[in-house]
Amino acid sequence: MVKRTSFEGDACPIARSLDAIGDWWSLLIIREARFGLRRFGQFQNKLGMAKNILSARLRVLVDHGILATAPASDGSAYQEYVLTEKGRGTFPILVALRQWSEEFDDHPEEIATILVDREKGRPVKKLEMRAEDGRLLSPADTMLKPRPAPRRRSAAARSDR
Amino acid sequence: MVKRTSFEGDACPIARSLDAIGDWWSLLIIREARFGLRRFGQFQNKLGMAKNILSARLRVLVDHGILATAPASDGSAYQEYVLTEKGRGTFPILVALRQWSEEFDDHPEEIATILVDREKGRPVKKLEMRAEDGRLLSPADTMLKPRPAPRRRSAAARSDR
DNA sequence: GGCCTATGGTTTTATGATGCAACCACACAA
DNA sequence: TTGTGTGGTTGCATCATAAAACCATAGGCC
Repeated sequence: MVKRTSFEGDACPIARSLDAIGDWWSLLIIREARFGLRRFGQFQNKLGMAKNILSARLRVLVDHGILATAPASDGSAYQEYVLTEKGRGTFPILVALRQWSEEFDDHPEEIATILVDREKGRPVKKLEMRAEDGRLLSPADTMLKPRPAPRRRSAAARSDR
Repeated sequence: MVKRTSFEGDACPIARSLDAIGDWWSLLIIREARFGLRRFGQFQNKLGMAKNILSARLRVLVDHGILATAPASDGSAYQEYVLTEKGRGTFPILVALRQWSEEFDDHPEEIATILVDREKGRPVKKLEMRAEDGRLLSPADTMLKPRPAPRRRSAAARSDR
């Protein structure tokens, strides 16, 4: 099969997320949904993407439990697409992407918006990774550990990362 | 043209990062590079991807300044691919993806590894977003502000997010 | 040197995904 | 009833991806 090599069975959590939202449009749709867009036409308008692939993406996102369809709020018999808890949980991913762009983009002056603390109106700090006890961790302070086997079932399978 | 709609000119920082690393393989290549892989064959072996597209991806990543080619360390006249500072800067993105998977995946028991604090061996906390003054921020505590115009040049252009 | 194998790719070819335009279905208003 | 706007689906041309074959170079061995 020449298939798009799904990472669904992969043991690596990064591959698994990419399987759900690792394509060109999904994260942008989620971004707009975070801004309150709900209707097919709103997404299509804002993102300027082809309607058929928007349709396909929405369906996949609903299948993955990232969006849910609601029976329309304004009376009209159409659907609305709203973020689920899982969908809202992508927020740190979006922030990480944004901050990476802000820090390393070759033309940061072209970036139109900055993410600020609503109360003070000041830019937020870079995402921080901390240990359980609160110590700030750098990448080098971390490592990967094999998952403690979930009780029996000899975990010999794919030892992928 | 039917082209892959590049987001390069877009004003949204998320779209801009997706333009560089938003495809199926790039982040996985970066992940492996973080683990110390450097050679073409190592990537090909570990990721099991077709050699031609590995070749293409590596080239794009080098073009974007995420990887750099080094003239081989073991004598052989081949190249090695090492992460640049920009490449290492993707770490929070990888962590965010990993944590999203850990939290929302339908089959979290299939995830093989956990990210731990090297010193204590305990799982790291979820990524935290803080204000300049150190307050912990939830998504709702943040908002987007238009970028303060970088001195002259009437910023009327694409007011995309 | 001649032969084998490993490494690091490029080329070829088939198929899936994307983008655009056209079309259909439904609701609502004039 | 005709029009108009919304919410999609269908067809088709083009692009990207995947798999395998092919090529080039280097090193080991005789």
